[in-house]
Amino acid sequence: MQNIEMRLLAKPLYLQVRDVLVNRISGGDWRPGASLPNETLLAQQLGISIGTVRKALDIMESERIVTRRQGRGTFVNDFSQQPLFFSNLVTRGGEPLIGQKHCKSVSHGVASEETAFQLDIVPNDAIITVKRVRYHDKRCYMTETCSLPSKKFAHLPEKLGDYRLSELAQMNGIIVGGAEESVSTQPANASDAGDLGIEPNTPVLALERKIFSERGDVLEWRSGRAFLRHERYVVRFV
Amino acid sequence: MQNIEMRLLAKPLYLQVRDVLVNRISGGDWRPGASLPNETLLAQQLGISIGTVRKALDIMESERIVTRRQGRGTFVNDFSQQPLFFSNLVTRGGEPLIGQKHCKSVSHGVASEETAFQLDIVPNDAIITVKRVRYHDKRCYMTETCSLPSKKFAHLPEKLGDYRLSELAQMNGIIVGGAEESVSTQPANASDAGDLGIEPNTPVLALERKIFSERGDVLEWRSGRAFLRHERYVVRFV
DNA sequence: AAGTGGTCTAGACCACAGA
DNA sequence: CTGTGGTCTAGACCACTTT
Repeated sequence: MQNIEMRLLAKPLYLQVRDVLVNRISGGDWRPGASLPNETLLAQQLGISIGTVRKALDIMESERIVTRRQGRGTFVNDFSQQPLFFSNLVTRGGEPLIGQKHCKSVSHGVASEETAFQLDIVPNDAIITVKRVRYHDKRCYMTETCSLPSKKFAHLPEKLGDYRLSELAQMNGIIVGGAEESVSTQPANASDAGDLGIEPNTPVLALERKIFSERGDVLEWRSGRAFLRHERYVVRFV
Repeated sequence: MQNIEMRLLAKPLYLQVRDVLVNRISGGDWRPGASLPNETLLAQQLGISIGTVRKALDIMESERIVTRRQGRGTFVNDFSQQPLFFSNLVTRGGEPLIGQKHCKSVSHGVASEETAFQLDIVPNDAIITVKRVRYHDKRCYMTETCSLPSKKFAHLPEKLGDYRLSELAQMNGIIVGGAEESVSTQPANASDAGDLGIEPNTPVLALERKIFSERGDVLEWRSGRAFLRHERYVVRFV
């Protein structure tokens, strides 16, 4: 398949195949929801064995990039209309909490020292800042300030204030890979209190979250304050 | 390998192999830290192909039951001296927080309605209740009340108050499979306040955690209150 | 009936660790 | 040098879905 010299330096073939397929998906060769060529065909096109293709697809399935269905095919996952896999606020019943977003402001500016550090960019790089609140059962349960590195998002939706990161990433050929959230309890400031309908200094959950791309780049930094009643913050480890 | 009739009803062979190996580990055939027979030998002993054995071991590795090292072998993981994989309290530096446990009380009793519900047993089943506090940097940062179903833990360590669940499970041939934690903010009660060295009603993080075995049984239910300064509660999603 | 992914097998060869 | 897990190949057959 390749020179021996190449093989010694390179990643395993199945990882290379994974990268090739992921890049073709990012590049738009196969849109979200579309089906990939069947495994036999992929193997022929790449000039490798079907077992190696299957191993690459196994990885991509575990990364939530594709879904395989016996008898039907392999499909590119479409997250544009779903919450991302790590939504940790759940309703009393345990379903992911899908609140309604109300945008309070959208601004295009430059990164402060702190924001640049969080987004892993340099100060004064262009960023987009969105402030909004979230409602569920007619109650505002959360305020959030989101920062995005402008450089990664050339294409923006018309109503930027209501963006879903899953949708925004998809529009820009970016695959979401993971997230990290830090939880603490802090007193509500005057602005939070007004939004959440509580007294200032009432303790709320402070949620600081970074979302990463499949390559490890920071896509969004969010600082949120939540005042929960029936909703819960739940984490599962498997 | 088997009758066709058997095959139609059964799980895939590699899952059966996984179950066989897991049961042999639970049963003590291979102790934590020990090495399994090599893949070729396992395949011969089970009368199956090496590829199928490898797929079973792949799963067991992803379940954190074994570790494979090229050139050395496959080893049963030993968690007796480590924190479990889902320790979410981290120091300022980001390392898992390994606090010192100070036991306040150990009692053998029966489950209340609530505890039985949480542990998925019936009320009045025997349980063990351990109350303790945790220190880090000479400061008490957390109080916890842990409930364990007695039935699952026939073997108990001498100093039960200081138990690590990872160790306790291992002693009883149980493999830890996962956990679920619910986070909220609540005011400290008088007892918490005394332990944590804070004023009553100071908001603290309330951590309610269930730990499950690899089979899905509840092994421990813990209700904790944490007052964090430099430590943080962090969750990673991948 | 045709096409897809899923399971299982068999064997060659590579990379790493330790005696 | 020997033994281990890791990679890659090739092919048979099964189970599921759609035509």
